[in-house]
Amino acid sequence: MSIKERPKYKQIIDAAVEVIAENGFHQAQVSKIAKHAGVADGTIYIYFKNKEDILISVFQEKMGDFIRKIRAEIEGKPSAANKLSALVAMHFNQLAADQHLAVVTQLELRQSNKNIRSQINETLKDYLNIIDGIVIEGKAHGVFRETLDTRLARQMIFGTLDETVSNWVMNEFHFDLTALGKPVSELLLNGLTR
Amino acid sequence: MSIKERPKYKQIIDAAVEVIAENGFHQAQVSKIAKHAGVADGTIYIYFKNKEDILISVFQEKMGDFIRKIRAEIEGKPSAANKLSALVAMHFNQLAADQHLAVVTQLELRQSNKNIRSQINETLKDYLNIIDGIVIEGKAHGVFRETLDTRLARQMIFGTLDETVSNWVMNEFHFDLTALGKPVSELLLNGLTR
Amino acid sequence: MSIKERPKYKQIIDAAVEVIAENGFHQAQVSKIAKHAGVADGTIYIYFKNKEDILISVFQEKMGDFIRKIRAEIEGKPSAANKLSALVAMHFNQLAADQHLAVVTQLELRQSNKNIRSQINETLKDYLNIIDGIVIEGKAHGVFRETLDTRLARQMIFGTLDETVSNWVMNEFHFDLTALGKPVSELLLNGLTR
Amino acid sequence: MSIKERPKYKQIIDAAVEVIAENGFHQAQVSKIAKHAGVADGTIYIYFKNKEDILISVFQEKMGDFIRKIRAEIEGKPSAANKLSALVAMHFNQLAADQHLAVVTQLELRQSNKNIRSQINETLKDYLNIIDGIVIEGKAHGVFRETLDTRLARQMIFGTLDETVSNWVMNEFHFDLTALGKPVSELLLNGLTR
DNA sequence: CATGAATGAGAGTTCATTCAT
DNA sequence: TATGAATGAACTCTCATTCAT
Repeated sequence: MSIKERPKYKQIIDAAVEVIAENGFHQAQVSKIAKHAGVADGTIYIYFKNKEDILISVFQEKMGDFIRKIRAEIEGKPSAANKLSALVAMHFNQLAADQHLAVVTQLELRQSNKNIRSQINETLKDYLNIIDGIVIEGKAHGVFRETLDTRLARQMIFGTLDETVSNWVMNEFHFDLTALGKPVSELLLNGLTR
Repeated sequence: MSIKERPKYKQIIDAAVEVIAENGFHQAQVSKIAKHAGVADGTIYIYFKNKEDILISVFQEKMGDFIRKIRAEIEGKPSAANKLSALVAMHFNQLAADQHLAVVTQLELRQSNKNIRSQINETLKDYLNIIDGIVIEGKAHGVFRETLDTRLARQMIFGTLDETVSNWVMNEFHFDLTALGKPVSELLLNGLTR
Repeated sequence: MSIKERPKYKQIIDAAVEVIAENGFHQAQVSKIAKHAGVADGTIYIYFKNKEDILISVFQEKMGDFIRKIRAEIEGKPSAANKLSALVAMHFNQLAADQHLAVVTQLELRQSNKNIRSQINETLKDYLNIIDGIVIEGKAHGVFRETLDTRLARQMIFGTLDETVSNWVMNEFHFDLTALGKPVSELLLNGLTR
Repeated sequence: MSIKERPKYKQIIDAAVEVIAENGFHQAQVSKIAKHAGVADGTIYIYFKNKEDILISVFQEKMGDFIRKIRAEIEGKPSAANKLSALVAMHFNQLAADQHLAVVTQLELRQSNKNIRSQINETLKDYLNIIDGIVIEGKAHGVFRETLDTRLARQMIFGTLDETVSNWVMNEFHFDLTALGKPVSELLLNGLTR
């Protein structure tokens, strides 16, 4: 059995998310994560190379799920517009359903150093590629303007979603993120369609 | 003469920007900033309460300039659309003209702890208010859709700009940020106008 | 096994006494104590909350022994006068037998800050209570004058002992402290008895 | 005019006593004393060699007065017993009349380093000599026991007074120190007389 | 004489990582 | 595999003292 499939691997990942969400990035010591996961400090180092590796793995594991679900959802959608709406909805819904994860990815993990963040960006590329795919498809099928620069469009889409979720987290969840799916989709589509 | 007007105050602020840009947030020790500014370590503490205070002041001073220039530029513009275009152009141009500052505000200062970031967000509000003002004016004058949610529109605008600059910084300035002013303005206006 | 029973706990306490005695309170750095104890700097902080905690613990541990031995010695003595003589003798003998400890308690630890000294005074109360007990017993059994104010008597007894030991330490041990047991007892008893 | 007679000299001495009494020894920075005395930091160093010199001078100046008054008071007294009673009364009365001074000499100045304290002890010798004189006179005139060891007697007298005042200070002046003059004199005389 | 801005040495504490058991 | 005691490098901040004005 691969090390990533053994129960303690996931225990540690989940403990890391909770500890970071509850204590903040700078107060998430390895020993605290270990205690939360119910293992000894040293055990962490059987499953992870070092602390950076835990944080990167947290993002990869959670982002993997996140992307998988979005991909599954948009797969059968008939048009780029439908796909974009589905992506926006899933983006908001998934984070609304797991506030701890939202805090960790939107606020805490961004306090990490260059190295971790560059690994995180690497992982994020899969998601940005999905967005790019939708934009390209939209342009090809004549739904979006042909003159649209794909990268700019993607930056607008991702930037808007990310800024919205960050606002929601920093406002301590005091508004209904899920409800924003529809208006944000419409706003973005308005900017993209011909 | 107020302490903020004495020459060493600005020397230290500028030294901090350079040291952080060149070494990264976590490698920007007070002693390094002092040496770069040409003062003794202890002198730092005549001008700043502590290290946090330096970092917050860096953001406030630089953001103050940033906002002042944008405000001056958009003041006379005839329509909300013109104002938005000017804001986008100024946002990109100012950061393109000072890559150190761009690195510090887009990457490094975001690694700071909760307290510093909440002070930074406070400072940022002035800028978000300018954007809100443009959106409200646009809606009032019938240039933007009346149904537009101001907060969502602001999130789209700021999110797009921020994501674009971050991309530029993380790509190590390998594309021409200034040149993106026009297409980004158009993209955003397309999403906002009726 | 409780942390106070593990060998390194006592090693560090003893190292602290020696380092303070040899270098003085203000030159007793944590790293010096650690090196003297044969442990790493960080190990100190497994056993003690901070530097203050080391100093307070030094006093408590050593004073604990000090008091325990005196209590055992005077327990079986038939009269308050005998008890007082035994206490004086033990007080002098114990400190004469451990000059390092005498320096630390009489001179160095008194340079500590308010917080440490108030903790030290707390610990000292056990000893003052023993003295009070002897005075009370002496008055009850008609050996000491009934009109004696217990607190004043205790202040005379403890003040005399403390001043004598301090003199001995400050004269760099150039007279025989043990030999003073008898005359000091007699002097005090002369002042207390009817 | 000698430097010690110029007004700022005494201003600084008095400021030091107040600052130490109110803030504690470790919080009595030179700059705080300067501000309290209404002079610039640098001015301190015109009147005193360094910080140690201030502290030693505080003790010398105040102790000088203290001793002068006691000496004047006991001069005319007919017997050693009267002299001792007068000394005890004056010791308590003077400190009771100046709580700041009491705090500084009994608690705060004792936190100073070896060097300062050895200078303080030097100054104190004048006072101990007065006590010795009384003891010697008492023995010569047959009022005190001839077998009395002068040094021990002095240690008992000074130790008792010092411990009593320290208790008073540490109990935050909650009992009437002046009232203790009579019982303490009697207690001591009881121990000394034949 | 007086000022006060500037200096710079010095130490307590944290925590990721290791390794003997 | 799992443990957890032990390690030790690294950095902010204070404050007595100086000296140009």
